[in-house]
Amino acid sequence: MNLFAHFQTAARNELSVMMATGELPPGLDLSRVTAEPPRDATHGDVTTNAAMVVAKAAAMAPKVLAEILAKRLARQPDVLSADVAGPGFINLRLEDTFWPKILDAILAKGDHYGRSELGKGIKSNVEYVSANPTGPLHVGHCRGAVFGDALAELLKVTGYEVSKEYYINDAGAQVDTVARSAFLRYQEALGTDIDEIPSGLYPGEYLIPVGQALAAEHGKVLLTVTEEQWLPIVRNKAIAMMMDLIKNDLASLKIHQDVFFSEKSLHDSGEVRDTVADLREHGHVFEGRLPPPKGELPEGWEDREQTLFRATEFGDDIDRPLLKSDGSYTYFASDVAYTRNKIQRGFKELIYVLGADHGGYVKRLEAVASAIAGPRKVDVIVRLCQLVRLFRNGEPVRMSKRSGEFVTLREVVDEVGADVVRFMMLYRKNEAPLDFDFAKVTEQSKDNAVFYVQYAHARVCSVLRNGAELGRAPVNHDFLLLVDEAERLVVRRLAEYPKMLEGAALAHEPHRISFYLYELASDFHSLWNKGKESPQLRFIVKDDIIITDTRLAFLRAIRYVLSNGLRILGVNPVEEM
RNA sequence: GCACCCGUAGCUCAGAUGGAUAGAGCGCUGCCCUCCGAAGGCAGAGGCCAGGGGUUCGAAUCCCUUCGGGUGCGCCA
Repeated sequence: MNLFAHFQTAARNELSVMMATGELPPGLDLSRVTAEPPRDATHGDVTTNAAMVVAKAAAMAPKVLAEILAKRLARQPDVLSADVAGPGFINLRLEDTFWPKILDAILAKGDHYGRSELGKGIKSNVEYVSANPTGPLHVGHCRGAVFGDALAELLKVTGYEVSKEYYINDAGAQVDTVARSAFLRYQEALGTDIDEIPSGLYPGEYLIPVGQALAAEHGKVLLTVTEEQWLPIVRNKAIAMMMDLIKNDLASLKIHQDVFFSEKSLHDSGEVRDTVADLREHGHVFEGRLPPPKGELPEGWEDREQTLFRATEFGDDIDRPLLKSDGSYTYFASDVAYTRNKIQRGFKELIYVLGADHGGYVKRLEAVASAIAGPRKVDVIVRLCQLVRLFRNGEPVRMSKRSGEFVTLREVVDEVGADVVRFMMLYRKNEAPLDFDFAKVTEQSKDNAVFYVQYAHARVCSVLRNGAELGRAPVNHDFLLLVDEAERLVVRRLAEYPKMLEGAALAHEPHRISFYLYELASDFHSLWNKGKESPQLRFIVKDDIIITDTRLAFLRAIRYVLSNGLRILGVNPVEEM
């Protein structure tokens, strides 16, 4: 039960009735009417802006309308009182008998508490990571990987039908370079002294096993054929092994995507060709010249006519080339084909999780989707993740990509654990830069948000264990006994959970879950410590069976919310620290 | 030159799609364990929401503009 959704509907219904009876003019826009938790708990339990947002169109003073509406809302079930405050807020105070219903609902729904049908089964495609298959993932990939994964999970629990996808760039020049690099490792495996890896090729040792595998499979045969002949063989092997490497890296972060989509397959199937033909048919393609970029001219710029997608017609800054000067398709062309493929598979929402350095892509992705989708409506949602700055005891960790000395994703996960990495990557808004300090994230103190939330969960579990040892079980309970303000604060927080999830899903901001969990943990720790001063507030109260059982049931509800939230983030809730 | 992102307490950051007196953590000051896990909690100090205009009942939030920081800008992927 989402009480805010409930009272939002109630307020809208009352306004509709008033329109029907002529108390209000007909046809008022009620879409901006909301019901929310009040900023200040002393204001009540639920607050609505209903009177303020329709007052103008109704030609009434907000406070006057608020008074009338408040009287009507006060008659709603579970409402104790409805007061007008400030410029026209209506603050609802709920009956004491209402809160037990929330807790009962949480216990009844358990692992499913918070789920909703918000997405109405809309098919949503979430593409993330999509790193080139040229080597293992490094820390830079971490954030987008975790963000995309958590976002996908969030959308799932809020009623979207989600496909998690990875686009493999296995068609361009880069994978040929990987193949040539692997070929050297192949020669090396056969005993040739390869000396240093020439610049321009990948020096990484992760290609050594590829060379060995090729040697084992093909012996010396590949040495006797032309590059034209060995390249595809070596390339296929290298890509397959790099993808295995990458999938293992992702698995270490508990990421398992549904679809790994090959760019090459789009060429092989003719979809790239067909896509360009489609665009041409709809008049979105033309032969023309691009103006040179302002500022510094790129190396080797030559003004020439080329085949362009009319992206500017769809809001992009510049038209985009589909063919290279040698007549082959650009990366962009296969990207368009992939978009078309997604739309043909029925996705209504295309979500892209990209690094912040890809900010320039947003407009073209939107342009492509609207050109391909035509009258069908497809939403393009791009989320950019800012970079992660690594620190070790406050000192920045230096990385140089040129020398191949980058910190891999695997190293980070192995050192601090997947749960810590996942939580920390989500403890910032995606477009804000993030500092990741190896020392801090493993610290066992409240400075460390992961720990703080986990600690709350562990404490809950601890009391539940103690209760069980005493032979108590949260079966017979009377939630009306939970009257202390600290308890009510926690209950209210639990009640906010479904609304928070919906808001996070609509805004595509999984970090809201982390912050919510931190707040819930804080409310809980606070309640816990209150039990130190007032023994009657402890969860287990000797000689009072009913209050003990009630609080154990309460703890169970808290535990569900903590663990449900953590699970969406992909963090395992721990029972003991 | 153009486009996008960011600018909130000394520091690191939230701010639920425009709501009431802008919130946390760190740091600082002072408190709380015979007792369910003190690996915690309570209280205090700390703000021109970068600056300036605008929109309206109401702006950190939306629009314009200036300043400051980041990213990107044909035939690479």
